[in-house]
Amino acid sequence: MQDNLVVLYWYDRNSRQLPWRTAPADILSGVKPDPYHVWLSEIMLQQTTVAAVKNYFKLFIKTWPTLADMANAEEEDILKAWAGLGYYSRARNLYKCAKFVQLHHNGRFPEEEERLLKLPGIGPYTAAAISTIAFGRHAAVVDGNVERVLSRRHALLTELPALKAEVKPLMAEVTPHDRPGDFAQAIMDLGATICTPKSPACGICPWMDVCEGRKQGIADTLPRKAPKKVKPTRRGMAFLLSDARGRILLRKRQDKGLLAGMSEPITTHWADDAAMADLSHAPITADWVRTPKDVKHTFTHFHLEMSVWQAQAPAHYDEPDGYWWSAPDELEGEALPTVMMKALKAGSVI
DNA sequence: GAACCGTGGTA
DNA sequence: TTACCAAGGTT
Repeated sequence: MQDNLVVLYWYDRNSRQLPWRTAPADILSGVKPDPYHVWLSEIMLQQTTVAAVKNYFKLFIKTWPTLADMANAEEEDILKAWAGLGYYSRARNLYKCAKFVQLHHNGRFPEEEERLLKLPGIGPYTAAAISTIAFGRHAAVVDGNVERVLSRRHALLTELPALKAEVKPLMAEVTPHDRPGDFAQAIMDLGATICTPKSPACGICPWMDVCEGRKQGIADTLPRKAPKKVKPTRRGMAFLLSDARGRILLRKRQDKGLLAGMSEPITTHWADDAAMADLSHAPITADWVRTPKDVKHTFTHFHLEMSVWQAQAPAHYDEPDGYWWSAPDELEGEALPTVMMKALKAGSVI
């Protein structure tokens, strides 16, 4: 039996049931995956675990059953539904992509990798994944799992990210022309469950006999990567201003950069040397009370420590343009990123 | 190529 | 507690 088919048959026996996945038995009997589901799941799964994605995927499918439904939605509702999942540019590109495909592709995703690559939020990995998983086209899908599995399989010593270019042709070569989509998912499942970053279960791997990394005893050291840089710690303050009814004043963040387009209570700029207790930064003069616990949160490239302050607005206070009051039972439905939810929880508002 | 862009689970 | 890591894309 060919090496690659060993992995495909392993997948046939061990495929996980996932809300967006068409089971191998169904693929074999001719069932076609829904490209909308494949696309949505692949966007959500970018740098995000299966466990974190599951419920978001179900909610999105329930709220917007078709691509047309999503294209006709309001961006604000997409951001609200995405809140907590992270990498928020994905949500905005998701919406742009839905509208673009609806308008320029008659509501149907293109099947070819090169055309998918032109769509917002779809890069080399996702284009290949959609083309092969949704449409059965032959494509070399290279994600972090594939890089890890193949770098071990061939004992590749090249460091990431240069390794990716080396893995791509190897993946193209090993991917079968029959069921290429299932093969891609098989390698990714293998990477997620057996060929794991730490302590890989080489003893039960379908590729144990052909793995050069295992033969050389270096499998668990691959793929090689440059050492990570130390994350700086930035600091700031959050101000939970409430009205007489206990509603919290919110606003929308800027259009670009960190947490772009998401909602937040009033916050200061976050900087390395920022103060944690300088009330000259407060939006209004009031009896600000600091919550007992600061918020600690880690983003992709820095740590954040934020003090949280609470006060009630004076009776005559009018909210500035672009700001709005959100009642306690409405806050869960706002487009609030996790770090902002932490601030609200620190103030016992949620 | 490298910086930027979230979050939750895990060891 | 801290650091690593996950089905990457954009600039």
